Amino acid sequence: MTEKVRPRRKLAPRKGVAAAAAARTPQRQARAAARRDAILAAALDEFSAKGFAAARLDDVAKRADVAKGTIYLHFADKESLFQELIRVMLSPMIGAIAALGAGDMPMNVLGERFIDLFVREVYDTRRRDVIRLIITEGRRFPKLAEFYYREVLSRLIETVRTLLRRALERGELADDALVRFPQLLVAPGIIAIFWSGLFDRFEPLDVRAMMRANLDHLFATRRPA
Amino acid sequence: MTEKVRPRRKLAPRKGVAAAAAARTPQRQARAAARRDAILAAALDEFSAKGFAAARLDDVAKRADVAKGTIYLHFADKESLFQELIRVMLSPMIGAIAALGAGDMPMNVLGERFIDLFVREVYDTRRRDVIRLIITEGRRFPKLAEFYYREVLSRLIETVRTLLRRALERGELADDALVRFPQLLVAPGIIAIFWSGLFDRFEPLDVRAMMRANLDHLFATRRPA
DNA sequence: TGAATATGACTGACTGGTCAGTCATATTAT
DNA sequence: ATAATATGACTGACCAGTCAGTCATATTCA
Repeated sequence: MTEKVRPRRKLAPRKGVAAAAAARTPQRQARAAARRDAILAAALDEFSAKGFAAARLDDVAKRADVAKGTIYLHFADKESLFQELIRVMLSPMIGAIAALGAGDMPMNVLGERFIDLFVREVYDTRRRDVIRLIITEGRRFPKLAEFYYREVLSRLIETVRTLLRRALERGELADDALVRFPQLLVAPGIIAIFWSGLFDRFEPLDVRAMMRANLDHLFATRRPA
Repeated sequence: MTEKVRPRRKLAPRKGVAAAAAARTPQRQARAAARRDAILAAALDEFSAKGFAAARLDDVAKRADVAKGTIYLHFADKESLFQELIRVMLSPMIGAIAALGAGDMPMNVLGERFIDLFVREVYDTRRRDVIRLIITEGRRFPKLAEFYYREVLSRLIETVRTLLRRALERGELADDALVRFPQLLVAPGIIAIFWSGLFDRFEPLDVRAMMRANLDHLFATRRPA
């Protein structure tokens, strides 16, 4: 009987998510939305700095300049806040991914575009912290991992695969390695995200340069000696 | 309040001979060491499963079949236990890295060796969890990150760089990209470690195959089209 | 030899601080 | 006025860390 202790919660506090259902006034609506955003921004700061478990909602509230109770007007609990944060930060990317599949440029140009997109839209952005959070906390939030895989990763991978298959047929690729492992394209980017948080003080790393070096080799048209 | 008299230790009994040498009998010593190991093993399980902050020392004790107080006979506090765990798991690698620089085989062979070493000594091992822990918790334990960088990473990087420079001079490499970014060699391995914990249930990933595909391209001798 | 004594590894109930989540009260927009 | 919002003091579960006490083993001495 190594059972976990029963959680508290005597009644389902069905608020959180749908605080907008009632308020129709522009005034209130705007104010509420602003607060929600402030809370999300503060949450990102706190979760990024301390990790999910060690982050304190009192600190989130303080940072958002809001009372702790207010958080519970917008989010059901700490976990919902965390998951919502990830969702909100990533949803803009979902649409952007589709747009990526449209172009029809040669590989070397597309590669450059890809690096630029990654650095500008992720690495130099708060989304870098979001990616970090998904990877570091994802194991304990299977729902979150699934959401990320379904809504972002799988789509991104499928899009990239399509582009790569086209390139392969055009003879711009030496083999199907990248079609089988599109992960190789972003791998250096992900590594750089973690490196920057851990070892930059000892040995800084130039993401762009590393990603470019990687791409140059991945797109080489000759097999190894 | 019942006044319990403490009859312990009335007078120094001066045993003579080796009183100061302490009663570190082989018997007791062995037993204590076994306990320590059990605690470390349990700690690895718990920290891996829940992360540092959410892991409970009561659970570590239960899993190690030891009372909670016993943990504190071997480690100063939760953080020390964590850091010691990492140290103990990684120290065997410190020596192994030096041995790696000895060989003088051609790149393609060395590459295969590298993959094999990584998969056998890290990926298929509890060390995979240790690497994961360092990367996920490292930010909050700067001391740990520094230890890992100084004792493991920097040495590994330097060793690999030496081998790569040699290969470059031998004309086995197209450019100095790998010398500048040796991280590119392990990047797929690290990615696989995280992928396996997050997305394997949706789309499994063959580490060996991915690392090999990566190496094939990194060691290509011709520049891109 | 073995009874008496000493040792320190081990135990687990307990303490004190922490923090997620609640709710009675106060504030604000309509 | 009054419904919608916001507040922050409060509750109680939780857990790292403590320490008085136990017991198996080692040592001493008759």
